[in-house]
Amino acid sequence: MSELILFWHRRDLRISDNVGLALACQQSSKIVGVFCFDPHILKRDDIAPARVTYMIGCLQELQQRYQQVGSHLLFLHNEPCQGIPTLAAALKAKAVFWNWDVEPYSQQRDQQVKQALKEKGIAVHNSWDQLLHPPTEITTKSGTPYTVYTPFWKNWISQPKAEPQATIKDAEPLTEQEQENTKTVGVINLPTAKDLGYAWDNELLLAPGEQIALKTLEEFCHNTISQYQEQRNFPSVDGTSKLSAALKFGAIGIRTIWQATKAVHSDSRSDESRDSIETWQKELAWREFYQQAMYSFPQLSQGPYRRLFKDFPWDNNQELFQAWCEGKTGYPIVDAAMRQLNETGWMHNRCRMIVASFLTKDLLINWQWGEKYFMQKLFDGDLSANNGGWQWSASSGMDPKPLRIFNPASQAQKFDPEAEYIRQWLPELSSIDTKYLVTGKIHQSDRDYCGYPAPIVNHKQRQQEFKLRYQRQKDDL
DNA sequence: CGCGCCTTGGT
DNA sequence: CCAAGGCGC
Ligand SMILES: Cc1cc2nc3c(=O)[nH]c(=O)nc-3n(C[C@H](O)[C@H](O)[C@H](O)COP(=O)(O)OP(=O)(O)OC[C@H]3O[C@@H](n4cnc5c(N)ncnc54)[C@H](O)[C@@H]3O)c2cc1C
Repeated sequence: MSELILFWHRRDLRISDNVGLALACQQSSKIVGVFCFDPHILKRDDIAPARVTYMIGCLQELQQRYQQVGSHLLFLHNEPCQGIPTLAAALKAKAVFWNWDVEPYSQQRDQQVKQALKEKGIAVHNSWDQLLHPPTEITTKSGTPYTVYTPFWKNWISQPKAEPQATIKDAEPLTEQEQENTKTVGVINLPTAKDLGYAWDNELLLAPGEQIALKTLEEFCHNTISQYQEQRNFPSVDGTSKLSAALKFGAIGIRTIWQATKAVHSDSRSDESRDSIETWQKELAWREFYQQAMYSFPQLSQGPYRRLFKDFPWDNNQELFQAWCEGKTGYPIVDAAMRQLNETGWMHNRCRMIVASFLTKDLLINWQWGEKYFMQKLFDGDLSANNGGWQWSASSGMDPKPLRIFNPASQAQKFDPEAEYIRQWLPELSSIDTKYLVTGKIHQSDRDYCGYPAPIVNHKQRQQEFKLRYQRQKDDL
């Protein structure tokens, strides 16, 4: 009988291609998994029911996978720095293993858990798992973290990348005595999202779990990736991978994804498809770019990176914000996107940029309001990617660039020219002519008939107003 | 150091 | 044809 290792899952909800878990398996044949519902996270006011539902679904499958290999996945619902050491001690674990995360809260919490385990004389081993390159590995020539994407990408793509990790095969089960011991230290059954106060009844864009994530990857690489470069821009087209939530919760391993992209790249015949595959790889690099940024500059999570935006004179009008949230701005492309978000917990990337530009540059509302609303709705909501996307859209992010002001009508004209997306999410407008849906200039009688609001702001005026305030802030500095 | 360069656009 | 100021080398 070998000594027990407790493996703490957090955002790596799978048994395949898991760096920390594979390492634990090398050191012992007695591995037990644990997941802790952290009250600090669950009580926050930026939790999306769809996201909790996805996560619970992943945990359910993960528990089955543990059972299939003869082991167990246990659940706690208490303070990790108390719950994890207590459980480890009750199981007489020789060590607790887990994979690091980049978020400021996770790092602080992990240090506390580590300290508490140390005091109990239990060893800790940590790995980096969720990125192809750990957050401090890719640096500029002078050793500082990158703040500009393109040089980061050039460096990142030139580095060799790890192969997928071995999957846990079979593990020694807990003895009856050990199972008995877990009962007094807060082990619970897997709760439902509803139990946690986050009921979600709609379907998820991607069903939870490791198996479906792998199958989705396979189908994406087979059918879709070779046309990604053009198709990804059209929100009415199913042209992206939909793997974001799986990547957020680690239902799929990043090395597995990378291997799949390399395989399809070397099999592909045309320059066009190779370019498409590279474009998708660049998106994976964006994910890593924003995570390494969050790791190195945790202040990003607190607010604008650029000084100019620290006390920017936002209007922060509550009624306008409410209209934006509900998809009642009178700008069809914006409203369609917000309805998609509210109904499905997901929004197409093109539309995330459009609505983010609209909130900040047209409604003059602090981007952090939008950032929080997205976290309350997105099933793939992730601090690094969401904060990065919002700071980029608000022009408050790391490297100063031209103000990015999107014109909703031009965006609709380019990316939803037949108004298919608009009609899908605004069915009340389905009988309106395409050209009016695209320009947003719907006749008042038609609006009244459909119960659709007039535009709540004038894009041209508001965009000028934003530029004016931006200039004033600049002169003040 | 100075110089080339910078995800997704607008008019 | 203007984006905007500074990163990265
Ligand atoms: C304002 C705003 C907020 C965003 N919030 C989030 C968020 O909370 N969580 C999130 O995962 N993505 C976020 N994104 C990025 C992007 O919109 C989503 O990752 C993408 O739409 C998810 O769909 P997909 O998996 O089909 O993407 P694909 O196009 O198939 O991309 C593949 C993967 O690359 C990663 N990725 C793609 N684009 C980005 C990006 N710009 N930044 C970081 N990673 C990226 C994701 O993991 C994604 O699953 C945001 C973008 C914006 C503009």
